[in-house]
Amino acid sequence: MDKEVTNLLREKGFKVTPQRLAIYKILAATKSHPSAEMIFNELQPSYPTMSLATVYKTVDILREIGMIQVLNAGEDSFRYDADTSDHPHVRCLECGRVDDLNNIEFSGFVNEVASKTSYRLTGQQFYFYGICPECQKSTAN
Amino acid sequence: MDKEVTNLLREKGFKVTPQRLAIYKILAATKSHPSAEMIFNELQPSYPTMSLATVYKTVDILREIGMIQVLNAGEDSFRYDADTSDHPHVRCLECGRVDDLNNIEFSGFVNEVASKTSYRLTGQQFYFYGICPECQKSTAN
DNA sequence: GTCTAATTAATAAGGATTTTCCAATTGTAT
DNA sequence: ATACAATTGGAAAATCCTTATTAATTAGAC
Repeated sequence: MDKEVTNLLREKGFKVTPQRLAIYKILAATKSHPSAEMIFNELQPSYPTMSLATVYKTVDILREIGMIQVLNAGEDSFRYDADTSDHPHVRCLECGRVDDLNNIEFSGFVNEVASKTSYRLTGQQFYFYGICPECQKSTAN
Repeated sequence: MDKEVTNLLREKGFKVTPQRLAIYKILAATKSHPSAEMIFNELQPSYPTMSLATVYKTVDILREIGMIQVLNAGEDSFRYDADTSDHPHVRCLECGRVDDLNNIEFSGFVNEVASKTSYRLTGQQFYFYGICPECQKSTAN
């Protein structure tokens, strides 16, 4: 799986650095859709000299070469997802976590939109909002 | 239609001011989902002394009383829509305009998500991205 | 018409993310 | 191994949307 980023980076003329691989690894290993700062914090132990600027520059490159997608679920910051497949997300309005919604069928919806709009569509983002199971418990008291 | 805002404002204990009515009128009369600054600019001719702060405070109140909904289509700023019905939006990646997608059936999609997630859902936002007809023409050269 | 609290206008301040800068370092082609 | 261009790191700075502040004005109740 590292192979793929390595090759893609080289192909596109980017250098393969430990920082870039580390950032991609984080994203590939999590389902939490971290923001730049979350990635930065998670790298602190193993890369104490990692710079936030490097995180930002790297996710931009990763997006450019198609290895990650960028989310904006109505927060102030962006989130990054190594799962580049089209899938809806749900954000907890209480704690802010963002989860995947898997195995949802929405091609009918997308096709209907495509057939009814005169836009040339290139993508879409589906965000659901609500309260996650954990916060339902703690709010229940 | 002004009647409705007027009454609602009074009911909720807000004063009815020309500024508030003017801002709502703009939103009710357009399908362009303007941001606070766009509203501000559009009001310049008729309300040269209108303050951006007033626009922000007013849209917040209008949202609170349920007369408008707030959109965030992955831009830096928020957009406001007097059409409070649930409907998808599409944003042009070229010129930035945001359009409605009307008469789209998505209740099946929503129901499927609701039945498969353990979140307690309270809402959703569907954003499509692409190139609008106008920009398709100008990019075609 | 008076009164009072809410609202406005204008500007300053805030807030937080993201970008820029540049010297030092590092990947990679030769 | 060498050389060069790309990249990193650290901090500062830009961005820019949004909120706070405050004196003056105004809506609405009586």
